[in-house]
Amino acid sequence: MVKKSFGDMHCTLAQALDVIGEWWSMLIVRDFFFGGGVRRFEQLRDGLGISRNILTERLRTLTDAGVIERIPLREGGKRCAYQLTAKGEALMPVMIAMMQWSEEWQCTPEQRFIVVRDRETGEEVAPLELRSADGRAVKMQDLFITAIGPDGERRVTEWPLPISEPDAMQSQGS
Amino acid sequence: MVKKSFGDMHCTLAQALDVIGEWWSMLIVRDFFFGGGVRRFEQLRDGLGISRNILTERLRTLTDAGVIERIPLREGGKRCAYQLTAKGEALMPVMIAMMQWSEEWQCTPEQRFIVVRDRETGEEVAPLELRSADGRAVKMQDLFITAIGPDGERRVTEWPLPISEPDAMQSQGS
DNA sequence: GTATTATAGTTTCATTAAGAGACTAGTTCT
DNA sequence: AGAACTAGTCTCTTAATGAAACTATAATAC
Repeated sequence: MVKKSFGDMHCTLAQALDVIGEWWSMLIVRDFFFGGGVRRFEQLRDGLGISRNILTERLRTLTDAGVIERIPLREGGKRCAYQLTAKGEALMPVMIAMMQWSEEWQCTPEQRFIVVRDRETGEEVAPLELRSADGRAVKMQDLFITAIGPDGERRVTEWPLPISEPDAMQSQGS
Repeated sequence: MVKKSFGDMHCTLAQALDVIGEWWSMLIVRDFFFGGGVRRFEQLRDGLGISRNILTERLRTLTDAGVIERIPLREGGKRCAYQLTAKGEALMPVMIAMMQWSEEWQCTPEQRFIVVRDRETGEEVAPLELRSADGRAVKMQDLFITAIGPDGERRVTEWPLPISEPDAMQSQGS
């Protein structure tokens, strides 16, 4: 078994998971948002209850991927802070999508720990919505998925696929 | 060490990760979307290259969490298909947020594998945008985060936190 | 009806990752 | 200088992962 990775999969989701899909990674990112984009080693450790060796490893992975960067507090010094890069800040929608899904489908309101608010109004941000290129809100039923293979792009499926005909399922490659 | 879990953390993100944060889980969900919401055991295994025992375990976790459900193909039969529930379909924005982040920040266009399109126009869905409650698009800089503790809600941080004063960082609890 | 194949797993075993806690080199404070 | 803190590393134990073999049932072929 080599290093656990989806890196060689031909899929942008797999590539994303290779960076943020490991155990602890998204919680570390959350703690950065929580701290205004800047955290230090012990701060992360205390806040998350993660063990030092795992934290070390995750910080290295995130740094290598360019999600955070190491910032020495004194030049030449060993002590440092870690700071979200633009790439790391761009994970905000991912985090919010997860939290909103969780809030809607499996958590009670009391389990909420952080809330993201608009500075201008103080209101919480709106639920993320899928939109078409021309700005209409779209639902699952308004979408279809295409797959890109060596032979170009081809439509794969529409929903909902009726489950009534088991034979029809045999023919679907993956 | 008990079963690896964030379940007892007081945080909706941790609760979400407890269900979809394990290795393979989101890729399994992707494969369901790819298959129109319906997949069978061997189909998932072949498509992902996951080993059977891990697939069995992930399907159980996802079923227990209500993300997918088991549908017998014949009544009383052992063979079944798995189908996304409404809770599972609601993961679409999470998946799209991850893919869009990956496409923008770390993948080449050639690494794309699936594309989600609007049925009406055939155009790809728009990038997810954070919006305020009254519908304005907002950026990171327009937001602040509050934390909910036993003592109610309190503002935590605004960005960007200047890194110039190391002493200022000592006072931030987490 | 019987043989064959496919399906949806389970079991076993080897390898890798995670977690707890002790330890450490360099920094900062007193 | 001495004490305390920071950001790790090291060691050891336990848990998760993966490959491959095995199994019970269901569907299909003969």
